[in-house]
Amino acid sequence: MGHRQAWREKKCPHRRKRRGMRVFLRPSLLLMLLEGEAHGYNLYDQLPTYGFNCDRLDSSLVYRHLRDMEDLGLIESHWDEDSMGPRRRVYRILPAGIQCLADWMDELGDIRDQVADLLRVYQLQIREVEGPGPEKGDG
Amino acid sequence: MGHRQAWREKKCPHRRKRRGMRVFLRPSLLLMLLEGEAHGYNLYDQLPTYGFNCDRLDSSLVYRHLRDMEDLGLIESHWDEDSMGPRRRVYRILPAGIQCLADWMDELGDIRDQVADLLRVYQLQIREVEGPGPEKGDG
DNA sequence: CTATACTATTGACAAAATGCATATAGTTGA
DNA sequence: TCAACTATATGCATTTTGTCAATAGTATAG
Repeated sequence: MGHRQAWREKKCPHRRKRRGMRVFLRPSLLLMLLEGEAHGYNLYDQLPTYGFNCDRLDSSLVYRHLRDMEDLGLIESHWDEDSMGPRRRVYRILPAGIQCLADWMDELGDIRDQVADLLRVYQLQIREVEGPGPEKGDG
Repeated sequence: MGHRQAWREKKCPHRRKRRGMRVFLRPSLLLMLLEGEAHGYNLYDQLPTYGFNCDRLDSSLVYRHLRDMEDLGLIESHWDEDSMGPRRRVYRILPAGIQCLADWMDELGDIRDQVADLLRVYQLQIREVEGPGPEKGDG
């Protein structure tokens, strides 16, 4: 339970709060809904299998994105009264959501290429900076 | 070439304003500085070669990120009085910045993998959703 | 019955990042 | 002088995210 602020202790001045992955949250949610209906908590639970670290991601974020996407007409929801425990809002992807997901995946392809370029340039540069020789301090 | 602009014209309600490329702005700037000293406007000019679309990116963002990174001790700057025109603030990467860049590149590797996974899952799923065969009127 | 924990969703407010406009200023050309 | 281009910086509104807390049903321990 106390895992929520563990990263605060680490002294990474340049990594203020660690943003980033959020860009992929909506595509991931939509992709999960493409596989089948699900409710928010369920989707939140599955996020780690999509590369997210839930230690850094409050579940309220997931619910918010779901409501927003519903407002945009990408997904729809209904209450599942049959299940036990608190009521679940079950989401289903809509045709507009499928189209939107396609667009996002297109962009994700560009992003992957851009990241690959960055990594490539970095690998080339870092060798020049750190010196051409294989001699480096003890590992 | 122009496959990713014209977003303003298209009515994409789900794409309100920005995209996530900002996540890569700091790593890109740091990487450019790894190649050598440069001033803000210069770096801003080079962004397209790093996959950024400057139509969507105000130069003030670049200056702001540079100042922030200087505050963090990742880079340092000095005024170049010798150059023509308005004064330039020339930036240079510092050891802390090189270390930080290494960390970010590490994360970028993870991001690349995550994006690749997303694209892979999508490709598998979309076939099921759109039908297994090219010939299928209804299901 | 009460306290606690877990599931599940929502809302409020603060903090951070960004968009957009604008201020300042030197240089060049008309 | 005016306009255009280079160059940097700031202010304000908007958008997005972080963090907390509220609400609620079920199950379990005491």
